[in-house]
Amino acid sequence: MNFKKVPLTAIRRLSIYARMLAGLEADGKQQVSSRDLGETASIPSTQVRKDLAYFGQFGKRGSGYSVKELGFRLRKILGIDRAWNVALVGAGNLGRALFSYPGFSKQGFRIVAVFDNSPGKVNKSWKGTRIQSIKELSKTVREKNISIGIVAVPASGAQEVADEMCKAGIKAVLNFAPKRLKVPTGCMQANVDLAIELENFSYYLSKLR
Amino acid sequence: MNFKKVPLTAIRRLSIYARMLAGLEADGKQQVSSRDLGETASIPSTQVRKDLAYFGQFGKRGSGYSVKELGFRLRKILGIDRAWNVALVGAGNLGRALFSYPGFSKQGFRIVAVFDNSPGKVNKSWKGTRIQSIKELSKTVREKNISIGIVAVPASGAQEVADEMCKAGIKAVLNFAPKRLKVPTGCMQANVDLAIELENFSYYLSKLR
DNA sequence: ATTAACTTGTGAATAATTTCACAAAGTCCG
DNA sequence: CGGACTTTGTGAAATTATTCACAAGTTAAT
Ligand SMILES: NC(=O)c1ccc[n+]([C@@H]2O[C@H](COP(=O)([O-])OP(=O)(O)OC[C@H]3O[C@@H](n4cnc5c(N)ncnc54)[C@H](O)[C@@H]3O)[C@@H](O)[C@H]2O)c1
Ligand SMILES: NC(=O)c1ccc[n+]([C@@H]2O[C@H](COP(=O)([O-])OP(=O)(O)OC[C@H]3O[C@@H](n4cnc5c(N)ncnc54)[C@H](O)[C@@H]3O)[C@@H](O)[C@H]2O)c1
Repeated sequence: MNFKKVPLTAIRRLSIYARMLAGLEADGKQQVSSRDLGETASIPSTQVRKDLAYFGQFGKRGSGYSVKELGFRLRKILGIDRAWNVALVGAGNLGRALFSYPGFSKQGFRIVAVFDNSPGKVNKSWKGTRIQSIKELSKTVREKNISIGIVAVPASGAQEVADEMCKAGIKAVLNFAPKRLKVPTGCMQANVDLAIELENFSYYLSKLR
Repeated sequence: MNFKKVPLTAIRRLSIYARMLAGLEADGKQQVSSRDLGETASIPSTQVRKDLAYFGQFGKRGSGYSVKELGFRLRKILGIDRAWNVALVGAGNLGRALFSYPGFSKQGFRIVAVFDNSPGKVNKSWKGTRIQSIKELSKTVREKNISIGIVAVPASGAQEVADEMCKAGIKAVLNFAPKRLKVPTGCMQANVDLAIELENFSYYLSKLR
């Protein structure tokens, strides 16, 4: 096993492998090689093996990896062998789409509370989930053991919401607002920033002509 | 100027600087230092300067960068000094949120066509935009000079849609389906993969206890 | 005019990550 | 069994990206 620090990027690829394995398992496949695992995502087999080697020796020379065994191990490593409770703040267009998306809970990420600060939204219900006032965040985070927060409010309110989340004990913030947030150490942050993706496109598109 | 290849990551940071500059300009600020520019995004000033140096010398020693001038130059570099036409495929929950989001067109990315393959959706209208059959994609891409495509269909149909897009002449595909796509060389791809973000969280969360 | 304080731009050093190369082990088949 | 083929795991090398260190230009105050 490789005891060096695990590259940040390796963890993200582990998610890709895990998803791939779930598909293979559903198809009844028993064995898979590092080449097959990386193929559809264009990840070289040697990268796949390096990534896995950070966590152990899961394969068998000559035949590859057991789909079932490796899937199990990866889910364990990624911490998705259990459910995680998620708070959504911002009951707008995006929040609604995220809330009603069944993919999350299927993966074990359950949006167990929704918050907003607009009087027009608070106390309305979405499929039986009451939209709570942002003031109730702290209490609810503790009560429902919420560790992940999703920020789906306009940029102007995003930092404030993230601050509240971290103060309430949320340890990981997924931010959709087009704004970089500051979070205290001990709190993780990830940004889904469509402007960056699109501008990355336009940069390269501009160079084509 | 630095003629070495521009790191992929530098381009993404350029977007962050450009957004920051837009804010500063709106606030009436005239000058900004590399330190200020990176600060809110926790990017070291030396990284900011390196990133900018790939494209020229925009600053003035002692006083920093002109907000207006640098903003202009970055928008030019990023290709956002013009509008880009975007096709959205998948008129579901997510597609609807994306379509109705005013932030895109404000940034110059205009969703000028929406496609779906469900008879229940095709020929319905969203705010005056007719949802077209996916069969019309190729024609419309040519007619409306569309260079960017957004995939917002279930994973099962995502590859097929991406294939259509690339065949139709779309050069950049932004994929929201939880599935890695294969695109031909000459076509760019970016993935917004919430499962990866969340599983990245759960990996680190699991290690906390 | 001099000094102190800033700030940029950039080569060099460092760090992080990916790719290569290959030994060792397992499989398959006649 | 023996030989051809497959596949893993892993140091070493190569590549890519970040950070350091500092010369050189700029500003501002007295
Ligand atoms: N809709 C999209 O497709 C899309 C795409 C990319 C990014 N985003 C970003 O996601 C965020 C949400 O977008 P949206 O389209 O859902 O916006 P929206 O305006 O539809 O909804 C925002 C919601 O947040 C609530 N809110 C505002 N400030 C709040 C606060 N301080 N505390 C609690 N609630 C607050 C509002 O009441 C509203 O219900 C925005 O930052 C937007 O830029 C959205
Ligand atoms: N909704 C979310 O918040 C969310 C979050 C993360 C990821 N996603 C992903 O985004 C994608 C869309 O999600 P959604 O919630 O909007 O799903 P949805 O089921 O609401 O909508 C999907 C739409 O795509 C259409 N469609 C299906 N196959 C098609 C094809 N081959 N060609 C054209 N149109 C086709 C369907 O008719 C439907 O209108 C999915 O891949 C989903 O996993 C969604």
